[in-house]
Amino acid sequence: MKPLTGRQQSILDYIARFMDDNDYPPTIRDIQAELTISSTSVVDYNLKVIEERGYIRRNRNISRGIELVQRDRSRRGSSMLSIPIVGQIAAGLPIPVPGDLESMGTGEDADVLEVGPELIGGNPAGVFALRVRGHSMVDALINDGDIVVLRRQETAQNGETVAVWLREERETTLKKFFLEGENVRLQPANVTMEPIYTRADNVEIQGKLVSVHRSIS
Amino acid sequence: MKPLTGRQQSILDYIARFMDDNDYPPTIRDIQAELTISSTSVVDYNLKVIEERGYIRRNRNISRGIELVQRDRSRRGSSMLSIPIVGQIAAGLPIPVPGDLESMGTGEDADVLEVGPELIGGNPAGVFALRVRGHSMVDALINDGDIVVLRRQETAQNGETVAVWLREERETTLKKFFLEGENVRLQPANVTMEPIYTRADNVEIQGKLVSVHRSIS
DNA sequence: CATAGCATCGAACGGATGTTCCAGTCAATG
DNA sequence: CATTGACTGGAACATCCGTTCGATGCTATG
Repeated sequence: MKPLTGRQQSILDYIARFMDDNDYPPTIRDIQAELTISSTSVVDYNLKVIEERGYIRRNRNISRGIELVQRDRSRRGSSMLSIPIVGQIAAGLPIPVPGDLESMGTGEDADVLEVGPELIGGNPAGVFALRVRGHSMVDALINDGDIVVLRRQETAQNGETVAVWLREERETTLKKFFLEGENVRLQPANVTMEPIYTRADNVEIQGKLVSVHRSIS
Repeated sequence: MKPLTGRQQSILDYIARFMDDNDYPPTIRDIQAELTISSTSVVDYNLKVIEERGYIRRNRNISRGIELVQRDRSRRGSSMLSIPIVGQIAAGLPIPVPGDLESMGTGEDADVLEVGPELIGGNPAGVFALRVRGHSMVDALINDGDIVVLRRQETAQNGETVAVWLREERETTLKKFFLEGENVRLQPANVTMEPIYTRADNVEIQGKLVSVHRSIS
């Protein structure tokens, strides 16, 4: 993107400020008044330049027809993910099955975790969050009160960290998954701790761990 | 909030749809054309009603001067925080001092962590993020590659988790802080591990731990 | 100096847009 | 039936606002 002159940068800055305040773009005369430019044609001229440089998009013959292309990306919820916190995860409890994520996901009053997409990395579909109860997952460096984000899936590649339900033990755990013949090795994230070995048909994969979030009260 | 008639609800819906598509509000005549209403005065009349009901705000004599009050809350990046990742934190390294957070904070290319405000809880001023290097903080349930969010402060209340620089040992650590007379007890978050005791003038508080984020590759 | 390109300026034009006034329609009510 | 209130129509009016045009500097460039 080509650089802008000082005046053009001022105009662009003002447009951004104006839209933050007012929810709608400024008119050419708004810009003219703010920057004490003597003529609307000067503003129009510079807006054309800014548009050619790619910073804004203009809708001809439409009042306030200025859109910031820059902002569409970083701005707003468009790049913001609201992940529903559908329940709790604890050692002795099976992972709750989120009914239909779509309908409850963006509900106003529902408990949601808002994060940027860089922490999810990939398609946000099928992703949900659970609040951790108890200290049973400290071996995975996960504390009581943490929020874990999982992607629902029933199989796993070797090395992926997954939430599994152990049928015999009747408990949930969060470990790295390795299929070794008939058996499964479940390795804690904390390298100083020992893995669990069990039969493959004893583990029921609930989802893949996507991210962990801890807010200090 | 009082209910709306069908036509008024249609108008409100269309305004919301229009603003999603265009980044600016519709004109009265846009609404008129979309809903095939025969007169602009009908739209104006209904907009006045909708405004009285509290669903929108209108700016008189301003083109496209319609704002959705509903959206201001849940809307977009307004409630989204971009926290700059200003460096790394490791056992043997002092915490980098962020120069001026404001100027570099929202830079386009700067590495930023985007999270919702519920994970920060409080004023986002003076908050910055660091990427964790090494496994020296597993006792605080923090792994290599995690991102920690800190609020810059040089003092701490007992019980707060803080990032401290130990002058003698020349290393950084992240522990719960307890001032006990002349000495300081630094307690790991992991309850199974032993605390560190040291003189108060050996600890240099760098900031208070606000949150921890881990993204599984 | 002549020329060209860039940025600015002032003014006017014309379409876009909010506002207002008056006349209706329709259902509910007495 | 008359009245009232909520709502819709049609048209005109007054700005608001984007666009265009001619003119003026200003800075290279040759």
